[in-house]
Parts: sequence; C-alpha cells; structure tokens
Amino acid sequence: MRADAVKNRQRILDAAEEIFATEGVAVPIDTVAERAGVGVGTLYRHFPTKEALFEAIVIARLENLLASAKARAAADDPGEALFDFLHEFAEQASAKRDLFDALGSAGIDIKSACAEMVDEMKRNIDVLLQRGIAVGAVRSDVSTDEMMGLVVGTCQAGGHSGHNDAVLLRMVGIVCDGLRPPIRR
Amino acid sequence: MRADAVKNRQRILDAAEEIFATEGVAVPIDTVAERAGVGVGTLYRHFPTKEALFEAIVIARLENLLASAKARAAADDPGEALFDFLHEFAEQASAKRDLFDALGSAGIDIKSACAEMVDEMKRNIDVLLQRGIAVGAVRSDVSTDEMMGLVVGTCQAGGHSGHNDAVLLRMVGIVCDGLRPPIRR
DNA sequence: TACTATACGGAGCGATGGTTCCGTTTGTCA
DNA sequence: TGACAAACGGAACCATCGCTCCGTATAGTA
Repeated sequence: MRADAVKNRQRILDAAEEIFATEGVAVPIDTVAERAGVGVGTLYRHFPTKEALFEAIVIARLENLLASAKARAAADDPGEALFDFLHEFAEQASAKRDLFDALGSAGIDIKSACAEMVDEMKRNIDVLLQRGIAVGAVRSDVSTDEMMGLVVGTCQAGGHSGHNDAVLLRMVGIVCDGLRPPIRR
Repeated sequence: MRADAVKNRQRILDAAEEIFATEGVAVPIDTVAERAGVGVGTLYRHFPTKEALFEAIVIARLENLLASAKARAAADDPGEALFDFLHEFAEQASAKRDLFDALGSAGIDIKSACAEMVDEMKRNIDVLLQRGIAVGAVRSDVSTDEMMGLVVGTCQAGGHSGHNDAVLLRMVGIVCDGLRPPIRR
C-alpha cells in the first residue's frame, strides 16, 4: 500500500470518528471528506460505502464497551458491576451520537458486521445481568433487551433535549433504581 | 367551500393520521397524497407545508393526552394518577410514531403551534408530578423534563426494536419504579 | 344548460446527498 | 531520473423529496 494511501485512510478515519460523534450518521459524506482534507473519490476508494465507514467507527466503539463489559464480569459486587457498566455505557453513547444512531433509531437496521458485534455485546451484558439477578441486586423479570432499551432510550431522550451529562447520569440512575428488585412498601 | 374540497381535506387528514402513525414524519408527502387518493397539488392547497399537516395531526393527539392529564390532576391517589398517566402516554406514543417524532428525536425542532401545546402539556404533567412528590409517592429529585425524557426515550427504544405493547408497558413500569422514592436497603 | 370561480392532478423544478468516472498527480522501483 | 501502476480530486450522475405551476375538470348558480 502506498504511503499516501495509508495516511489518507487514517485521516478519513480520524475525521469520521470526530464528525460522526458530534453529528451522528446524518452528516453528509462530503463533510467527512472535506474535514479529512480529501476528495470524495478518495474516501470511496477506502470505504466502498458510507455505511462501511460508519461501521468501522461504530465497531471500534463497541469493542471498547465490550472490553469493559468483559472486565466487569468477574467483579465482586455483580449489582454494582452492572450499574456501573450501564452508567459507562450511557456516558459513551451520549458523547458519541453515532453509537445510538447505530443502536436503533436513525439507521434503518444494523448491518452485518455491526450485528455480530452487537450480538456479542448483548451476550456479555447478559452475563452481567444474570449475575446481578443471581445475587438479588436486580429484579428477576427483566430481559437484557429491555434493560438496554431503557438505557439507550434514556440516552436518546437525554441527548436531543440539551441535557448535560449530569442530568443524563441522574436519569440512568433512576433507571437503575427501577431495575432493582421492587420492595414491598 | 366546495363540497369536493371538504371531502378531500378530510381524506387527507385521515390518510395522514394513519400513515404518520405507522411510518412517522419521515414518510414522503406523495405517499400521503396517494393514500388519500388525491394529487400532491391538492394536498398542498389544503396544507401549505408538510409540517403544517404534521402539526395538525400531532396537535390533535396531544390534545387527547392533555385532556387525560387534566382529568387526573384531581385524582385521590396522586402517585397512581401520575404512573397511570405515564403508562397511557407510553401506549399512545408507541402506537403513533409521529408523536415521539414530534417530541424530540426526528423532527429538527418543534414548531410554533406544537411548541405551545407541548408547553401546556408539560405544565399539566408537572402538576401531576408535584402532587406525586408532595404525598411521597415520587422521589423529590426529578424534574418533569427528566421524567418525560425517560418515558419518551423508553417508547423510542421500545418502538424500533420490535417489542410489543406488553414489553413496552413493563419497561415503563420499571421507569416508574425508579421514580419512586429510593428506599434504604 | 351555459358560465365561471373554485378545485383538481401530476409533471416538473430545485435542493440535497450518495456514488461513480475519469483525467491528473504522485509514490515507488529500477 | 524515467516510467508506470497506484492513488487522488471533484465534476457529474442519479435518486429522493419538498414544493410549485398550470392546463383541465367540476361544483354551484342563474
């Protein structure tokens, strides 16, 4: 691979990461190319389609979160592990609009490569959830899908109504409280 | 007003209500016209802009919910009143995609007429919330915005991941549990 | 029935955005 | 340094979508 090609590929990835994070998938491809200081033609030689580029970014993000989920799977306090992870997840997703664009709303449907990633993600989150349930830190009538739906939804709602991080984290905290086993009053 | 004009206006409203509910704002205007059995020109003579038509539909929906909120403002059990309302809200919003398109995510920003409506809505919901807090049924550190954000977000997440109504209502139930005053454990 | 204001339909315009094509430039290797 | 494959840039293409324009049809009236 020629040196300039390598350099350009990286510049495109850098620009895409930054722009997708702040603007979401909706951003025109030309904007990414311009930010990267590259023509559209060049961009398309490196990534056959807009979605391919988007996937490249999102998958990297998911890998980070996946690592975090795995790391927490052996924690001493499963409840804390789960809730901490959900908070981290929310922080990531609110900082990177592309993330929750990918996780449902904006993009029509998650594509091939992403789908696998999301699946593995879910499996690992499910481990956290089941451990939390096992020790009685989490109510037993929740599925992973529902739980993640709640968190992702919260991020979206928190994102587009100009809330700041503190508000978002408080909202996630409320969701976490709701996830705890209901107590007889 | 000519008789055919009246008839067509109604057919447009009916078609729009149905299509916006299932497809959301994103649906092309031509689709609505076709469903109404009417040319686009006709549609635009009745509603000057796509957004005007959308507003007409959404405002009608909001009025229903507003009435419900007002009706519950004097209920005996403020906590139950609030949580019941949130469930009703979620059911409506999940059945009508246009509703939460309007409430933040999809549409860029809510426009004039809708904005007033949303404002009045919020004021009335705030009454429910404050009453709930006053009797200790709801935690005191939540704002109306946060609460509604949680519910709307939940609807969105529940909506696009093929969940059914039962799942959605359970998710809202979890949010409601989180909204209750935290209990020392 | 004849006349006209009103309303209708849908081709087409302009803007936006993803993708392709091709003439030009440039890195690499001998 | 010369030659050529590899890579570049961006004009242009095509599809989509909101919206307009205007020739045609028709409800209402005398």
